[in-house]
Amino acid sequence: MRKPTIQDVARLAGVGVGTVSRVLNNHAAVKESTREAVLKAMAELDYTPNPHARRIAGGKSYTISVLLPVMTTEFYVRLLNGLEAGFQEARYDVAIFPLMDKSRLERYLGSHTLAYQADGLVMATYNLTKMFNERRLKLHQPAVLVDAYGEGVDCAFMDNVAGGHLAGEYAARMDGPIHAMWVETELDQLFTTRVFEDRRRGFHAALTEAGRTANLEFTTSFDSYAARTVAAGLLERTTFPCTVFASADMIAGALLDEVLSRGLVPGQDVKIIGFDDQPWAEARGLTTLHQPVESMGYEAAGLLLSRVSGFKGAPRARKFTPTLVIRQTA
Amino acid sequence: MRKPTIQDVARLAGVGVGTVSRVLNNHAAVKESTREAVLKAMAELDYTPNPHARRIAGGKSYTISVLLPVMTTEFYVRLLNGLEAGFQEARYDVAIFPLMDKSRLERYLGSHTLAYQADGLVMATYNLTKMFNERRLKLHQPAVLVDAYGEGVDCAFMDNVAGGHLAGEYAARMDGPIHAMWVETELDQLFTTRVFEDRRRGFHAALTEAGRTANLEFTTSFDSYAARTVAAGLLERTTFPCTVFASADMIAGALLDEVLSRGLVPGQDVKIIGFDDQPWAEARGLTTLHQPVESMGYEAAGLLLSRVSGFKGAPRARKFTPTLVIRQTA
DNA sequence: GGTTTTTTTGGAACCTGTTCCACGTTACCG
DNA sequence: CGGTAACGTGGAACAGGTTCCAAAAAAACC
Repeated sequence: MRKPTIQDVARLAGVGVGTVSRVLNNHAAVKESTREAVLKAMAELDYTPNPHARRIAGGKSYTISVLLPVMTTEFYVRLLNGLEAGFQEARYDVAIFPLMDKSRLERYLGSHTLAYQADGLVMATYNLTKMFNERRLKLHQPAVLVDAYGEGVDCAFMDNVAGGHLAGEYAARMDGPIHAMWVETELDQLFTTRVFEDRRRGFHAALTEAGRTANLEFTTSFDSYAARTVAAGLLERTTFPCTVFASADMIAGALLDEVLSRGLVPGQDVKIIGFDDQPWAEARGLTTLHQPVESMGYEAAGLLLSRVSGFKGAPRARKFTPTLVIRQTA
Repeated sequence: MRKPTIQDVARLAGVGVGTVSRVLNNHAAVKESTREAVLKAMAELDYTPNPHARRIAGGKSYTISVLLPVMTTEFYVRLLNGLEAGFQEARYDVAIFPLMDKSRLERYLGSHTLAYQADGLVMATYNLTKMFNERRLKLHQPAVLVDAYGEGVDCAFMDNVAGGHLAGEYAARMDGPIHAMWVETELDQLFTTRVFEDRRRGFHAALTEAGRTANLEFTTSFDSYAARTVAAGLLERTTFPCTVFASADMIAGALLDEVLSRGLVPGQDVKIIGFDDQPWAEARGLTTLHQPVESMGYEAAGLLLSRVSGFKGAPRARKFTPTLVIRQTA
C-alpha cells in the first residue's frame, strides 16, 4: 500500500490540492470548516507530507545545518532540543554536523555537497565566521551564532559574566574564606571558548565590588576524577566555614563528594556554588546557576529563520542571563 | 542566473535527459563517447544534480542515518570518514544523529519524522537493536552495526581481543615485569561497550600462553590528567626495566610524559605499548596497535548499501584486526 | 546486401508538493 | 437589489530528477 499523498487527502476531504497545501503551511485564509475537514482527512489517512517534494517544489532545502562541537554534556542536549523545537515549528529539518576536530571543519568547508546546501547555518559555541573570511569563502547562506558572540552576525549567547557575577555577589555575603575552582579548557587552539574566562571575570568583579577577594583558586581539567583530586587539595588547605564557587556542576559534584567523604557538612562547613544546573543538581541540593539554554537555542532558531525568510536588518545580539538557584549547599 | 538542470546539460551535450541521468547513475550501457560528451557538458555548466529531485523521483530518501555516540576522539573522526566515503560513492547522504544520552535516544526512537525516514541505519559502538525489540518497535529499514557486534544483524567491528593479544605476545618477550593500565568506562548503564574488556582479555590470554602473568594493573578514567597521576603511581612501584601495556594511546601518552619527566628512557627503562595509533603516535615514537578504522567504516557502508538495494542473505559479520606498529617506545 | 539481434538513446510520463491565477462565494454598501 | 470588495477555493503549471518503452543505431549473421 502506497503512502498517501496530498492528492489522496484532497480527494477524501473533497477539496483541491491547493487547499490542502494551504492548510499544511498555515497559509493565509482557509475557512475554519474546510480546514477541519482537511485535518480530519489527514488524520484518517495517517498522512505525512513528503519533505523532498516540498523542497523541490519550494526551491528551498528547508534544512538548517548545525555545526556542533562534540561534547557529551547536558548543555548540548538542551541546546539541541531548543534549536530543534524552533526549527521544527517552522517545518525546517536540522542537519547536524559534528565538529570533532580541525579536519572535520576542513571537510565541512570543502564539501559543497553536504550540509553545505542548507538554507541557513547555526554555529554553536565557536565563532567560525572568521574561518570563512580568512579563506575568502563567502557564506552564501545566513548564519547565526549560538552560545557565542560575534560582530556582524546574529547571535544568542549566555551571559557568563553575569552568571559569575551572581555567584560572586552571593559568595561575598558568606562568612569565611572564598575559593574558586576553574576549568582548564584544553581545546584545540582553533577552538577557543571564553565561557570559563567570563565566569571568572564576573565572579572577581562581584567580589571586588563587595570589597572582598578570592582566597584559594585552583584549576582542573573537565573531568570528575581530576576535579576530585583538586577538591581534596583545596579542602586540605582551607579553614572552615568556607565558600567555593565551582565553575561547573560537574566540578561542584566532585567537590561535594569529597566534602561528604570527609564527614564535612555541605552548606555549613563548605558552601558550594555550581554552574549549569544539571538534572541531578536538584536531587543533590546543589546551589547553582541555572541557564535558560533551551530558550537560547529556540531564540537562535528564530533569529535564523527570520533571516532565511528575507529579513535584512542589522545584526541582533540576544543575551541570556543565568539565574541563581539556591538550594542546600549554599 | 539559475542553477543548471539536467535539461541544460542534455541540451548542451546534444543528448536526451535520460542519457544524462544514466551517466549520473553509472547505469547500464552508455557509449563511451556520449558519456564523455555528457561529462564535459556537466563540467562546463558546473552542474550538480539536485538531490531532492532525485529523492522524489526515485521514491527513496538516498539518506542513511548514523547514530553516533558523542565523543571527541580520533576514532570517531576516522570512522565517520570511512562511512562517509562509502556512502558518498553510492551517492547517499549521511544524516548524523548524535546520541548524547538516553534522552536523545528516546527522542530518536519517538520521532517518526526525523532521520527516521532514512533508507538505512548505521549504529556505531552501541548495539541498539535490542532497544528496538524491547519496545516492539520494528526497524523498518535495514541496519548495520559498526564497531559493535550483534546477532542477526550485519556488523563490522574491530577485533579488540586480537589486538590485546598482539600486545600481550609482544610484551611477553620483554625482560622485567609486565604492567597494564586499563580504562574505566563510566558510561551510561544503557551504553556499555566491551572494547577495553576485550583488550584486557586478549592481553591476559597471550601472557598466559607465554607462561607469564601481569604484575601491576591500574585503572584510570579516560582523561590524560587522571592517567598521568596513575602513571606516576605505577612508576613509583615498579622495578626497571619494565613493560607497560597502556590500553589507549591517550593513556600511553600520559605515561610517556611521566616517564620523560622522571628522566627515565622510554623503550629502555620503560617499554610502552599503546593502542589506537593516534596521529601524534608516530612523531612521539609510540609503539602501538593500529586499527583499520576507515576500512571498517567503509565496509560497514558497503554492507548496508547491499541491504538497501535488496540483498536478502544471512547476516554478515566482518572482523577487522589491528596491527602492531613497532616504534621506539618498545 | 538484407535480415536479425543487440546496444544505445530520446523523451513522455511520473514522483509529490507549492504557487499563482482565475473564478465562485459571501458580505457589505448605498 | 445591483455593485463591488474581500474572501476562499480549484487546479493547471511547475520544480528537477528517474524510469521505461519504443525507436534508432550499430553489430552480427547468413
